[in-house]
Amino acid sequence: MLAAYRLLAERGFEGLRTRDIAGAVKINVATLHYYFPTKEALVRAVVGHAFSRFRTTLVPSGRTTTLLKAHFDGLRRLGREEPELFAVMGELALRAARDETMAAIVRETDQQWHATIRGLIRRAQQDGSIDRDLDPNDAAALIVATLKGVYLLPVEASRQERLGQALRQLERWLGLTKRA
Amino acid sequence: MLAAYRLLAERGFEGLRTRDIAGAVKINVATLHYYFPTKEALVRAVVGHAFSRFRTTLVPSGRTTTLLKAHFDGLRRLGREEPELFAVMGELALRAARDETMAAIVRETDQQWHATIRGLIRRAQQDGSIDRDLDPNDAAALIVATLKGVYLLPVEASRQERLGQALRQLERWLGLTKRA
Amino acid sequence: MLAAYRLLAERGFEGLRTRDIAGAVKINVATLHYYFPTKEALVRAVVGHAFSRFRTTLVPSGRTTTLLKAHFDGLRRLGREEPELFAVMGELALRAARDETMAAIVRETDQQWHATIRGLIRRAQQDGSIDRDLDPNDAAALIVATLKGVYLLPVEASRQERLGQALRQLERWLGLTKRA
Amino acid sequence: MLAAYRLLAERGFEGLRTRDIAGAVKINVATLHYYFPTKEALVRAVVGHAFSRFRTTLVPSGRTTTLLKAHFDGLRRLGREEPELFAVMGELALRAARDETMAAIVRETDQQWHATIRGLIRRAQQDGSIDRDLDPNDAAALIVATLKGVYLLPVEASRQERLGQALRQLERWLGLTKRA
DNA sequence: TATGAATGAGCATTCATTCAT
DNA sequence: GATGAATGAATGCTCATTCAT
Repeated sequence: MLAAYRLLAERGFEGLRTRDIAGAVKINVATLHYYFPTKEALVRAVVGHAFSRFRTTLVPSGRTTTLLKAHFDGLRRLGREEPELFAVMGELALRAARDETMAAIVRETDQQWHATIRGLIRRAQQDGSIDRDLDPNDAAALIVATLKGVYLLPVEASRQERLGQALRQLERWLGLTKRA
Repeated sequence: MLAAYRLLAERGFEGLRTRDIAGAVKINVATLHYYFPTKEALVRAVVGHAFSRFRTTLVPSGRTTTLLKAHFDGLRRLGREEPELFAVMGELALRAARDETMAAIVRETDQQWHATIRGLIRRAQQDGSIDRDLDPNDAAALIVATLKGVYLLPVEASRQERLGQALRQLERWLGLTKRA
Repeated sequence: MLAAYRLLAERGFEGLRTRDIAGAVKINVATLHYYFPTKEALVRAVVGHAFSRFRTTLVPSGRTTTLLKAHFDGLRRLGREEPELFAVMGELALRAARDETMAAIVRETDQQWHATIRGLIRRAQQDGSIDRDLDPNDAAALIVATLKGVYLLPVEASRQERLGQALRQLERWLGLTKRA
Repeated sequence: MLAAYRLLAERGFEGLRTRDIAGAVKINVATLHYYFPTKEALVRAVVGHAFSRFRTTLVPSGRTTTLLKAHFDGLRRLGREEPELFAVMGELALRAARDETMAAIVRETDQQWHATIRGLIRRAQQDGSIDRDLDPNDAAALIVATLKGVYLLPVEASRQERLGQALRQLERWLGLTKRA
């Protein structure tokens, strides 16, 4: 039940109730347990969905040197269209601190994200659109950290504004904007 | 009871039990309620402690142009010596999405953090240690986002490594390292 | 659960425990809460039962001039066969002093009782079995007060005796006995 | 602490808290327990006070044939000036059903009340102000029941009105009013 | 497959009582 | 005498899970 996904985004692990999940799709709690023997199993499914959903956005789907920028744009759009995804990801990232299973998944996704961005930077360096002196590893680490800070820990009101500022500066430093 | 603080760091809001908190300091639950009439009151006290503890680290305590670097170093040390603080801050940041009271506090701290860093950047620009073309606002937004991503959403194992990479790159771009 | 009804009669509001109620019918407390979301809801149901049970006895079921006497006899029987009903009614009457909702219900039942008796007196006056000089309103007020004093505030041991005396005198004054 | 008396009248046994009692006289709960080792002991003291207060009003303080009427008037005044007394008496009368100690006290007071009224009737019969055919025992039982119904189980709003009606009818039947 | 009903374990909170000072 | 602090035993209520149908 991916309604659990929505409720997890809305209320967090604290506040996630099987009865509410069942109620959201108008089935009995017992029926929910028929498909997911335990709450944890349901959460596992939700986690799987969230991460696969997230990883999908990581694959560089554009085609030229602006691939890195395209990645940022993709995230921006995702933040607009699927805000629950980030809410869930934040929830999972935090839980990773207490749950080794979760930690493993988060770690893996993190590395994948890092690798993706590092690859994009390298390609950009090859075709000259990004300074060759930049260490792809370090830059990727910074970018991932920034994106996590920006998307996974929203500060509501100022969110859009700060988000814009942060990404703008990032693109500027990377030389992805005309101004650079 | 600031043992609640430790337990919040360790288990999150999900999993924070008054009985455990009382047990941690070997007092009766009723005694806990003698000091904090309700769990929420206790949490409020914990939140107050966490934020005041955090804000303390924001004040630029150094004296010259390396102030910004000093800030980073301060956080690094804090992350080493008081990891619970960041765990709690992450928990609170996430809860802010669902709790307006919390959101207000988080927002305020966020702005204070932003203002502090912006100020540090401006001073550094005045004495020439940072490029005058840099927009202090945008750069501060990026820095705060990065720090949040790095400290509030740890990725355990790779934490130290990634953290190092991200901060190194940040300092490099800001021209805070010899190499720049 | 109308076992709550029995326990309310037995122990009063003070001493009415959900666990005991559940235990009385050998179900889990959670099961009790499955049917009655809150203790208050359960009490409401009990109150409803008690009052409907009580009102049933108010309707004049006989047919001639001895209707009023029939009413007294009915109460006498009820006091013998369903003593809990009066215990509960007493409890509710007392609670009415502190609970406006309860007060409204008690007030209404009271008025209904008064009206019933007043009607019976009037009919008896029409067919001449009761003195026409008697004010139906005042007499009804006295009768209701007496019945409440007799049935709702029992004095255990002497109960039957005193009850008998009081009712006998009432009937005598009303001219419902041969002797009159 | 006779503040317990007031609180018992106000909130009933259900809702009577030692902390509130102590708070009402601005002393510590522990201090309350210094004087009354247990809540029950305190209640006993309250009961003693209430009954002695009540019995005081039973003694015929007038002097001639209108003694019985004087008794009614006394109660009327008491109901106006000390409504808590009746609230407490009601509470105690109800508790008597569950507490043998209380039952004994209530029973005794009841008998004393009955005896007082019976005596008043007899005297009135001797000086001819009340019909000699009236059975003093039965009449006393009726009167006590009525007074209990009227004073111990108030029906708020209509209280004064119904109370007046009931007492008026009682006096009329007894021949205590001119009209008779 | 689906569900109404049931339950054990637990949770925050309350309350009379105790105790050291 | 008086009190702040402490506590055991409840108390109403919740929740994931189970079970008979």
